[in-house]
Amino acid sequence: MVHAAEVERTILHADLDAFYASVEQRDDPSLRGRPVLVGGGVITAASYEAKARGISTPMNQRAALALCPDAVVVPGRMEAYTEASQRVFEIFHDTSPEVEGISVDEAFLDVSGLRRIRGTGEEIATRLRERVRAEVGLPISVGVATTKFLAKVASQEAKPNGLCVVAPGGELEFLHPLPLRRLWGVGPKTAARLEAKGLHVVGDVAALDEDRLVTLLGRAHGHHLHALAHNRDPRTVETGRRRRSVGSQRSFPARNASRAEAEAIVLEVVDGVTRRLRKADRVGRTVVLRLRFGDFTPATRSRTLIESTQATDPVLDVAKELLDEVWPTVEERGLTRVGISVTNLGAADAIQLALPFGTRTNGRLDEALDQVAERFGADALGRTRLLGRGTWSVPMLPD
DNA sequence: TCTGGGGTCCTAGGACCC
DNA sequence: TCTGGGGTCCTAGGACCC
Repeated sequence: MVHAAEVERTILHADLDAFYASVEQRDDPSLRGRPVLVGGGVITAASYEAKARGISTPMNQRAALALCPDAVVVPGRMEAYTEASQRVFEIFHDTSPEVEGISVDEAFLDVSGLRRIRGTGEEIATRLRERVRAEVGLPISVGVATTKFLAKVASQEAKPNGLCVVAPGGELEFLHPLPLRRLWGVGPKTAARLEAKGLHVVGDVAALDEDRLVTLLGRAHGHHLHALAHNRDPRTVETGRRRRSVGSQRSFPARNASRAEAEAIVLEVVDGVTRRLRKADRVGRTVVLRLRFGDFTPATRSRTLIESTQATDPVLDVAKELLDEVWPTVEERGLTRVGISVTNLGAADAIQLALPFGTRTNGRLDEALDQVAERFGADALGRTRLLGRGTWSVPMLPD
């Protein structure tokens, strides 16, 4: 018997280069070869010509133009990017049945089972890049390796517009000389902590005792990085991933937004978010108010509803309550950003009823079930399942 | 680096249940 | 009435990713 872990996999990580800026250069030939900045006020994407001049994102437009005065600034065209993304993903799905989208411009493809009909990982990746170039007109980099993590590292190495294949057996030789930041999950904070201990490349982390790493970074993070540094990554390419939250936020140009401005934004984003929930046929149970104070420190306030919803009004009511509650703090500290997100998502075709937190089942289970019967009718009791403690789920009968 | 807007996952304490 | 271990859910914050 062969265990899954023993089967060698071939994973592709495909990543469009400077996606938004490349779409602009594709659609306007006068932009090709020139530094292009997408955005306004704040730059959200930059072409490779601009990145070579030291521009990163997000960056203030004024600062970016100071670095690169001959750059062309263009406003974003989301519809064009969405359309390009869809066409690229069609090619992904045409390449392998196992595609896991990470964002608009990035995906993992498992091509392990395709060797006999479509060739090696390298051959498949080469054809994929040619097709994206020919059919959508965009440059794309692809990494090929035996794990998701390493495929992603390889695609970063391949950029811009390249292919990087890590041969089985050569993984650690490839990985260990790379800087720490290439480890997926090492950002500025973690890198600073590790560098303070004299660690600079992935090999330094690999040489470290796992327990030391756990002490340094916490349980999950420590184990995770130790495994990645040894190229141990059992994660598979998951085709059926569902979004776990839907949200929207806005920043205020001025450092101190008024209550009226905050409420106007809350109204607008609640409308947009619930509209997206309805369109996706999903319901959510927890409303999170996201804020950033005047000193740019972020904060959240959240409340979990009794019943999941996708309707505007219940979400808006809770958002306003949360805004009320946090407002005294805002008056002290100022406000530079506000938004909401809805989490605890479920499918809209099941009714989920959560009993108020703290409801004791001891002696009150009957009461809880009475609530279910009252809301959904006596026949609903037969369809009631206990999910977590205090949460009953009543699937609707098909009509 | 005077800092967008969309997300993900983890941690930790309090409250509560069995 | 007291004690206790194992576990879930809620809330808030933090780090990270594109």
